[in-house]
Amino acid sequence: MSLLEEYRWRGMLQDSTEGAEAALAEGSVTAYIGFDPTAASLHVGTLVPIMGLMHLQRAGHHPIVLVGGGTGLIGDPSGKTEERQLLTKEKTADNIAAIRGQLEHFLDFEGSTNPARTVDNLDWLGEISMVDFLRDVGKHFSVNALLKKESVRRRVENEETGISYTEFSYALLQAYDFVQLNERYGCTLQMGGSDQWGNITVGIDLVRRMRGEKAYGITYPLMTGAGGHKFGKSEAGAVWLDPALTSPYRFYQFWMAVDDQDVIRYIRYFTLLGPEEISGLESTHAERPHERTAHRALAEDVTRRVHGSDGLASAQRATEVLFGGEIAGLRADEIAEVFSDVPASEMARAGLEGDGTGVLDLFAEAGVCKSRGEARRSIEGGGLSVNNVRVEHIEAVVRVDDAIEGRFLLLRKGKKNYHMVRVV
RNA sequence: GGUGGGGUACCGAAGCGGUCAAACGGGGCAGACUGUAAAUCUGCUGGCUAAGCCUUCGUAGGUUCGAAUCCUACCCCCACCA
Repeated sequence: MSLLEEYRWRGMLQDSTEGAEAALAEGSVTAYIGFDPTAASLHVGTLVPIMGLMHLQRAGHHPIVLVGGGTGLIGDPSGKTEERQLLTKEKTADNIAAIRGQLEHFLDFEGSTNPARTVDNLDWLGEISMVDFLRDVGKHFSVNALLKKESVRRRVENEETGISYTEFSYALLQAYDFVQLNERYGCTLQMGGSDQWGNITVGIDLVRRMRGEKAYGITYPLMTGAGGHKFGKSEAGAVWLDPALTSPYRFYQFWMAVDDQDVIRYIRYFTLLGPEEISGLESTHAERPHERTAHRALAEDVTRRVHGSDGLASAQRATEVLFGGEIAGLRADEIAEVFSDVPASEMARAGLEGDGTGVLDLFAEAGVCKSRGEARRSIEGGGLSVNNVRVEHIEAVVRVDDAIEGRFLLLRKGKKNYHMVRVV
């Protein structure tokens, strides 16, 4: 299966420029995708392009990850309705280092034949002088054409927010990146989300004009869930790859809780499983959906890649216990181990002695409920439990001897929101 | 610049002197059902020392026993005209 056939089969191909397929079939191609260093971690929303690069590398091509240290300082107007907050240079540099580390789980940076590489466009954007840029790059652009670009036009037409000269220039910088990558590494292919199509074609154009070379572009569809809702957001916000921001347990749970309708599609996007395995999962899932075979396969595969076997194992242990229901027979050290991934807080032992602590305060202080009022309402609706035993009364009190071996209290809201309180 | 309309809780949108912590819809959270799914049904959705109190209806003042509702000024939006 060729790379494009693979993309197509996986549903990852939105669009490609003419000749891209032939060029990829002919030999090894160097391709790049740009990532925004706006946060210190990638999140599951950026997983599609990352998987795209992974397939590319596996097909024998050279992936380049361009981290936009320079453009990140500017801000892409695409898909935004408002002017972007600019980041400091220091912040951007930190983010780039963190992102690079995460990408190592997906791409091989060491391999001898076609190693991946990371580049920062600040290397050339930081150097070039204004006059040079305007002479060498700016000359090739027609403002008339730029104004017709969807991303620019929407902002220009909006009298309220408008668009700054800085953001207006974004497309030029991205196009110039492509030229630089072509010159330095022979890069001839740019990939990205479908919202990048405009920027990509501008880049291809500039490569042709400045370098006299033919370049190509490929875009991926933007991710959405079955209901059209945003992908990659859980109740707690974005799902990050950084275990400090989203624990392996939560990460695993995110994939386990995916809608039935989406699960097979996601397996195609986010795992390397082949057609046979996937069609096997598809029929199992269709026949016996309650066994959740497909969900498990998806969650395991992605969690292992991002958090390693250890991260996966602890997420699975926690899941087994949490969804198995019974915790009564477990020892405190087993619980500590299993729940190491679950959000936790500490509480002074003194608070549980004597008259103990009211459940309302307990849940509110642990942050499980936003306020005592919310805790009260949840209890009235039967939504809270301590150590997997439902709290029946708002006046219920928790004492030291309720803690498991005097060390832990396991709070739960709803079916799957767990929280560990360590008694110290 | 002119004329008219408007700013209400997370969002949309009612209310137009007391019965308004504010209808209704969406979203969110929880419960039931199930399979940690979807759909459906039910409850909750400002805070608290909770049958009471406190803070909220663009901002600041004023009238009134009493204002989201009336008056004044200011700020910001929208539509049409120029």
